[in-house]
Amino acid sequence: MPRTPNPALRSERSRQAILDAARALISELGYAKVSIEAIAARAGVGKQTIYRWWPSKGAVIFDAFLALSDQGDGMALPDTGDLEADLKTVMRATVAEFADPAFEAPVRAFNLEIIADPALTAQYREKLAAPVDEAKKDRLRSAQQAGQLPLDTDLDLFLEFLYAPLYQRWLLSTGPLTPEYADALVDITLQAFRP
Amino acid sequence: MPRTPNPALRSERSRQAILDAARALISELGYAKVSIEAIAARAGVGKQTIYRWWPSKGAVIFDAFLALSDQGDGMALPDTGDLEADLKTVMRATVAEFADPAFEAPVRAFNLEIIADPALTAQYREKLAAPVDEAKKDRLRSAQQAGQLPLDTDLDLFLEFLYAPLYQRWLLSTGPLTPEYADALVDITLQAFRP
Amino acid sequence: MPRTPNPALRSERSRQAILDAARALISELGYAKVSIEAIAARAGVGKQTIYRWWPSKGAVIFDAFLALSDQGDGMALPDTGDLEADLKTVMRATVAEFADPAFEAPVRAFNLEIIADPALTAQYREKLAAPVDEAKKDRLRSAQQAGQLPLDTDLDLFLEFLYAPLYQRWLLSTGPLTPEYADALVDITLQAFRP
Amino acid sequence: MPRTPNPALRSERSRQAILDAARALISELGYAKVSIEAIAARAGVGKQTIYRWWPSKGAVIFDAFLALSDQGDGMALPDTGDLEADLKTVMRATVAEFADPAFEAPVRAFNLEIIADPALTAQYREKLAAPVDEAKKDRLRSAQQAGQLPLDTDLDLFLEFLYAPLYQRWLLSTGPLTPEYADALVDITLQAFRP
DNA sequence: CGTTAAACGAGACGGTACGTCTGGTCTTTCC
DNA sequence: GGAAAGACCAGACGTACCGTCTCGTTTAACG
Repeated sequence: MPRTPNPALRSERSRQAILDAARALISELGYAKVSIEAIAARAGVGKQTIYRWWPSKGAVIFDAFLALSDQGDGMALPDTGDLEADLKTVMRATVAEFADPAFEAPVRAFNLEIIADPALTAQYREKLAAPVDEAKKDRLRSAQQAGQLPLDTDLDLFLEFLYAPLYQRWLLSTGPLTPEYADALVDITLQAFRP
Repeated sequence: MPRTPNPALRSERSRQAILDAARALISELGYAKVSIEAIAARAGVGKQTIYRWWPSKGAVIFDAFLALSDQGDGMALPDTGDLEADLKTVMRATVAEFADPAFEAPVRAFNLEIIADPALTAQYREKLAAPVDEAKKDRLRSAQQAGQLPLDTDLDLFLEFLYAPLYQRWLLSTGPLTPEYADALVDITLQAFRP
Repeated sequence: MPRTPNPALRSERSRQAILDAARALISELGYAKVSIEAIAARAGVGKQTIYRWWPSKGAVIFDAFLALSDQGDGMALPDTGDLEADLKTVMRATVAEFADPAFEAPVRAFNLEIIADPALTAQYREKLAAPVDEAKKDRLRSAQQAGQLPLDTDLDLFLEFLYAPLYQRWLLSTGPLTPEYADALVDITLQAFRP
Repeated sequence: MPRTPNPALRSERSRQAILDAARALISELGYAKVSIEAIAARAGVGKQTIYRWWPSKGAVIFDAFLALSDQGDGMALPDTGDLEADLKTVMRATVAEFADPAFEAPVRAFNLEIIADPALTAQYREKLAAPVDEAKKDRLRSAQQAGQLPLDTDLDLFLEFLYAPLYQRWLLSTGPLTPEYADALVDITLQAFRP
């Protein structure tokens, strides 16, 4: 009988050590070369402690990054009243983040995980993407109220056009990630959804 | 000394058998479960024959798909004189292709390969994406001549807006892939680049 | 770090299965054709379990035979008071054993192992040959007490003369292994060490 | 069809190069580490040229040593009229040869080959051992004529007793190989076959 | 506060696949 | 057509991890 473990007795110290070790190893070695064996050794933890609480390597890595992002709960976008300016501020920051080499290895690992495993894809949408997207849509709704965006705009589609080109360019290295590019994304998207 | 092999003596029969086996196994098992060992066995080939000519499993899989796409050299887009109609034709076909479940496993494997390995990313851009993009840009230039697209349009950016939302939606399963979606992509992109 | 395994956690079941499989394969295939891979498969054991506890194929085979011989601890020679008769009894038995075809393959394998690897040669002398020789010398000392062998006889040399011709004849197939040959070895050796 | 090669067209230059390379590699690496691959490379010869003319690695090594020994045809033993003295001369030389470290690796390789392969055992007896033994027996027959050895002595058995202890001691490193040992072998053997 | 149940660290286990190496065969190119 | 060169199929090598399974040893809730 594969007894289900009792979460109340779970060791927080071990959980933290495992997630820390996972993050450290991803940064050092890249995704493909990280093994559960190595995570356990680095965390000073038995392998079974990992298998007890996570179903796969992907899930561990996913949680390691999820935990990182959790800290920022109040993720509301700036709202100065000027949609274009606010979006450019956000997109310039986002582009800069993607252009950071230190960001590269771990976030690429995270994305590979999500793309490869449908279960994680769903978890990603629900736990990470959805709240963030909701915050973005709040800002867009505010703009709709202010008459800066048509009321019938499909906000999901709007966000897809705003972010997908950047995501694809980063994933496939098909072009430079510059502030000008960030501005262009905003300009073109706003033009696309103009009445 | 790790002697470099002599391509003149390479066995074409073995090369084909390996690429065929790789394609078959990817379709049957998915990318993660395919091993070089299995490819060699299926192809009736010694493992060394694979290691002699390819540096990694990713490279084999990449070549297997590259060879498939090579067949279509004359990949010009339709040109009826009506850009919007032609783009909708093409995008509806593309969307349908991505929505095909049989397309899913192998193409996802191929994309993971490309995203995970920078060397393959570069190879992908040069050998696969570039020619295809050039064909698309030819159609767009024709539209510029016809006055259906501004002459100063950044064609790479245009294609990014046209395709990236679809690519992201497919990769992360963030929405349905329907003919209406294909039409919307064309409509919005054309609107985005209107003068 | 090449961690040293903890013998306390060693699986006796696996150890036995490996030694049994080694013996069986040697008998069936002969030494040269036995691989660690085959031993592991036959024993239903992971290869690493062999590599964890033995440094080489030779060491496994050596242990397999060592374990066989261990069972006879009380290996005292017969002592009827008549040295010649007792030696002929023993040598006839030994010659018969060497003449047995079932004995051939495994024991030849074992001897090749010992002859080829100085480390195993030493282990053989200490763990197998020495105790057996000591038992033989006990019988000879008893004969010395009984006045059937000079007190200053070099017992090691005596045993060398008694056994080496048989060993060489078996190794190189230079003559028949018959009871008469056994008797002749005893007669000639006793004559050689007569005062 | 496995066409049999025509010996008349055989390249003597290649044959010599192969045997030389085999000898050199045995001396340098020991028997176990020598591969046909290495012999071919060292000899500047295609592997097929070896496989065309020899059935196995053992056969090549055997031939390599056979060719060495062939040169000494007139291998008569000294005959001063004093059997004991002549035998001690010969045995001291033989013991010294076996004690020579440079002799060790190649001759051990040669012996392993012979012991492991029955076909080579037979070839060894016929082509190498038999002529040498015949020369030794000629000396013993001369001693029989001179009344130094009984006329009914089994000469093969005599040689077995004289040489087997030395051979076994060398193979299994069970004792020192000294001139005193050589003398003892002669003394004891002569005593053994005294009337 | 002692008992007890479960999580823990450690690590051996049966396995799979790795990437390398060698054996013996087959093919190509040259002489 | 023999021989050098070397690619080929085959499969063993020894290593790295997989996910499972004991081991004792904490650790924390319960009695």
